[in-house]
Amino acid sequence: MNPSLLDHSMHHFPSSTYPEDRAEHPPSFLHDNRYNPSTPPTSSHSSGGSLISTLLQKTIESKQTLQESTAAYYHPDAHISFSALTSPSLVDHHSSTSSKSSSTTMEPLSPASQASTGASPTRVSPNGAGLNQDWTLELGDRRQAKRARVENIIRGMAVSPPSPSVHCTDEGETTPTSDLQSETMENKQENKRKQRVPQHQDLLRTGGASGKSTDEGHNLKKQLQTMQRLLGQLQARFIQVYEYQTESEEDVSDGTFSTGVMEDDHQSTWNKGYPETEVFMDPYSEFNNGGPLDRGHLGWKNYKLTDYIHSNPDKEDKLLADILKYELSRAVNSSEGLTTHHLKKAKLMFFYTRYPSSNVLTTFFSDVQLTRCIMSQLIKWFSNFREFYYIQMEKFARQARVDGVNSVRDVAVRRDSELFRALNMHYNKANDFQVPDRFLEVAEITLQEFYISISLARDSDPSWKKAIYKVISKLDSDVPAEFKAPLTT
DNA sequence: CCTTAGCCTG
DNA sequence: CAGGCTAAGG
Repeated sequence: MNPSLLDHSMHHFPSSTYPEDRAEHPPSFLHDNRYNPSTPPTSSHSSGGSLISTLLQKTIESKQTLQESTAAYYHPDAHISFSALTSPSLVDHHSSTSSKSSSTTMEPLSPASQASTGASPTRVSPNGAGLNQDWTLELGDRRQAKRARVENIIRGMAVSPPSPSVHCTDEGETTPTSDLQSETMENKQENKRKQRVPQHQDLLRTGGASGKSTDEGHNLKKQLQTMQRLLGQLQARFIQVYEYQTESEEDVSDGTFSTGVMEDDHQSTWNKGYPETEVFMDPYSEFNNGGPLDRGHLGWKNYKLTDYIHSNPDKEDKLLADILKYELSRAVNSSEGLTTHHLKKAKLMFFYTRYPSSNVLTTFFSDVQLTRCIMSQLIKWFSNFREFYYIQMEKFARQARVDGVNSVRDVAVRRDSELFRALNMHYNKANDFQVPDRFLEVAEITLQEFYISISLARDSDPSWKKAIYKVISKLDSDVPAEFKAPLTT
């Protein structure tokens, strides 16, 4: 080892073996040592389940209806496979998790928040029940046949998942119904960390029938909710189609009704493959906001849809399949999980904290359902952030030595440093965030620590980084309160 | 027993 | 970045 180097380093940087010493005689650039928030026990989040009973209730109704009309086509227990096959993995999930290019400019973290997207949306129309009755009675054989075909579509989708990238089909935080009939047993105290972190994908294997663990129960319930929504969509569609059929002199005069316009990517997806002039309304919005789906709510857009179906009967199945795909996709992509915006936010938070405690994550990501799965994902994110961070540090530290830097005093990190450029590119790609000076300081300390350790040949020890980690973990800052503002997009 | 950090891999 | 896996800690 290099004695002179050792001298230098020992002068300014106490051995990492005694990281606490750093506080005693801190380098000039070490302003303060924030206390290190010790990791608290994982907080188990639980949200009310008032919605569940409604969901289950309606699901049961829907199923009954379904069974009645499909009895001639399927076994009585067809509904089991119906739900069992509906693994979330069949969802046409955003294949854009990796498409970082799409996500670009980040709003400079507007402190002012408009509407929180956090609250789990209650998508069920309270009028759903009444909705079921009429059309069920009115449906003729053809309707039954079509419904049967739809089931086939669903089956097909289940068998060949369009894009099985659903990761966190997390627990519903509510009723672990092992049976549909056992409805609302308000035991929200289930969250006794009994469930393993869902690695999922094994929903198909569980058969969906005999879920033993509460975990499976939750997953099933989640599926149930999704399917319930899908049923609602299908019902809405059928009403449109068949009512138009039955009463040919539909009053399409009420063309003013138009729910939310579908957004960007959804729009294109939705219209893909169909006449350009066709503008389909979001069935989701319609179902939820439109109250009872009476004729008055069937605007001209729907008329065009039914018209299209009639003129292209052979494509109806495809259309319905697309509807289902769209619904599943949007259901999964809805505010239920972490979004790319959350990721950006997390990265920016990394400029302040490399080792965020659980409650920091809880408070700064309060707009998402902090299930264990989500929490694990967040933790994993920061773990990945750290990994990249330290890899860069080691790389540049070694490079510094190669470059002939022979004193730790010459090891610095400034905004024009290559190292900073790399880090900024990673955590602040849009470069629209002012990286705090403190991060520069921490980065410099980290780089120096690596430089010292490598210079002292400590890297021969397999766990030589541990000491560095310990030092750096004490340098976390408080995350500005602005980050608490829920994401608005 | 469950969670998490870290490492490695794709 | 997510998954899988291991070791470590409550």
